[in-house]
Amino acid sequence: MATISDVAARAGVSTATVSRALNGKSTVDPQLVARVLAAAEELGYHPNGLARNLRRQETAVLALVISDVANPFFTAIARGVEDVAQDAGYSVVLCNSDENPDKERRYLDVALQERVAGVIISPTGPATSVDVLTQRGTPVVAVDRPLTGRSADQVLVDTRAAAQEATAHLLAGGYRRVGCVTGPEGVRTADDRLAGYQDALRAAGLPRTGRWVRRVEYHLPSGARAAAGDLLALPEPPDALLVANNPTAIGALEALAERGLRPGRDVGVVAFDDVPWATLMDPPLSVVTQPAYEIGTEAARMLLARIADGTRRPSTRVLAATLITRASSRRTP
Amino acid sequence: MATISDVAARAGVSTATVSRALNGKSTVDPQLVARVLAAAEELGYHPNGLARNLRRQETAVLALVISDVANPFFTAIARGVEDVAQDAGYSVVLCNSDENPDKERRYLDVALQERVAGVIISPTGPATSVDVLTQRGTPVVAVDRPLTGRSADQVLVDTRAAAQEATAHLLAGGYRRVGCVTGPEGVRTADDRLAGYQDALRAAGLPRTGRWVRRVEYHLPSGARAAAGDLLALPEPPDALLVANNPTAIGALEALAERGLRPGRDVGVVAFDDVPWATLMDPPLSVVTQPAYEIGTEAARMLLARIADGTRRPSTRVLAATLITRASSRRTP
DNA sequence: ATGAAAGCGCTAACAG
DNA sequence: CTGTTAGCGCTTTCAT
Repeated sequence: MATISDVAARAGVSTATVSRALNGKSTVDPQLVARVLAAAEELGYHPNGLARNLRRQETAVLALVISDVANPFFTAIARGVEDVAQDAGYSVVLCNSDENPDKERRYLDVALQERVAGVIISPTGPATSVDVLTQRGTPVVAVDRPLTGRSADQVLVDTRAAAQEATAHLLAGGYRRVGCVTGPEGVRTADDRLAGYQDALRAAGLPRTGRWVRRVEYHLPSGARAAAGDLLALPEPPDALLVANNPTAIGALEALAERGLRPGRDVGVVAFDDVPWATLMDPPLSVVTQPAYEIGTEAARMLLARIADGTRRPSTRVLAATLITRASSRRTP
Repeated sequence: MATISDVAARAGVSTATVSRALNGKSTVDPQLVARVLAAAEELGYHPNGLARNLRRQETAVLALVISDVANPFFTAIARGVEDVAQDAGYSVVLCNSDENPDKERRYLDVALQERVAGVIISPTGPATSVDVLTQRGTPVVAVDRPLTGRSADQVLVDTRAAAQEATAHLLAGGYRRVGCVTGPEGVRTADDRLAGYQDALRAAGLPRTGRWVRRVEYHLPSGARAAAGDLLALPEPPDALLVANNPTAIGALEALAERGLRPGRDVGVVAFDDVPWATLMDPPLSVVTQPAYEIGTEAARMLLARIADGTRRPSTRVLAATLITRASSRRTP
């Protein structure tokens, strides 16, 4: 592979001049610039990013570590991050931690070793290993889930309020035994959505028994399917369900279908995260929609700001979620 | 940030010894190893991957360039790639070209500059810029879509046959005016699925008029929605639709819903790519399912093999797709 | 405006 | 078994 000295030799100049010409730095004789450009072209020269970054002690790549590539919520965030990063001349590499702290740790190590300029992460849990980054001074911003106990840049969503609203909506629709399928303990969104659910029960003067509450893995429908089935097999089963994210909603809906139960008419359902196919279901699915794309753009902007100025105070941005009611949460379809 | 010489100084040895101790290379006195490890630990030392890679002239990261992160088919491939890569000690970074040749080109440039060990790509089209990679000797394997005119490693799916089978199935079910919504010209899967559709028409002795054929963008439902609406507004509209991928299927189904048309009963529908929610729709969606995860694992294995041995002959692996019939392609729901 | 030379942090000969 | 030394390819003073 052609190196900078090959180009220099061919253009009959020094490597310093090639470097300057190629980077548009300082003033170089236009004639030389032309010669350098020609030589580079002829040789099919591609600068070695490793060497450049090593020398410059910086990289123009951001790492985005998300907990589930298959979840549309996270891919929407990814597109937001990407759009902002691209405009600022950064590339973003996506890493899929799969809700697995070990994988997360591995990717953060890689990010550190490759000296990325910054990372945006949805921490798998409180046992996250982001500290290796912050200790070394790599800028980090958390999305979706906070970095508990650390002061850090974050972009979150007020999903507790949204969960309360959704639950209240079910209650208002005449459902009396509202259940909740949420994510693992320690995952903040799972805990918050459960808390919001309980807030609504309390506000309605209902007992906050945990009878109709189940915790499952966030990233696969199968657990939620089993849990929902479990709930529905109870002597006194719930007549409505608040489900905490999209993959688990699929599982819960499968459980209903298995038993010939119709969302809305038989069991009210509201799930977190809107998806294009929510309206294609039978009946259309009521959802709490989060501004995923904006989470991404906002997080990227925050990260770039911190990269530019490491001394700025950590800030937390909390966005709102919106309840969209469709037939799955109405008794009369 | 602590460097290898800091560690060396602290352990009272040379940098070479530190390097050897940390990499488990050659034989180092166990006592020294212990001292080095301790020093590294105390300093919170993380090797600089840039320097290491620059020196070694190799990187343990693979790039996966997919054309649409929001499409479950591609994320399933990603998980396949990741699982195999991880086992072999490689990390994989995901790049989203968004069906956009410019973005694709930018990411391939980055991959080249960062000297990744290899790349797996679903080319946006025939005008792909993968040649910059192959010219420089970076191993590449194509997935989903072939690298036309080049001999390269590839993992493809025989979707033409599958499209024919799906169309024949619709015809056999009594649908007479089968239409087709496919992707852009030049995208091989789009062309192949259209060809398979036409194969079936011909086999049935039907005229292969293009009247009921529409080409749309692959990655957004909106175009397909408009196109399907267009088709359905024809004086003699199609009574069935073969839709070439998942995002476009969403659009097509939206168009039907808009018009109060019921899949199956009013318009037969078969779409490419199975998704967890296909069975939750009303009625359940008939699909052609592709072995996406296996595409990923197979591609990763091929790439690793080529990285290990650059001289091996390019090979093409073609996997089969399977038709799964559900109610959306049956007249009587 | 251009070139010579140093050095980013690491690994791999080569000696000893 | 360990240390010395020479770069990997690039950018950036410092001279000229």
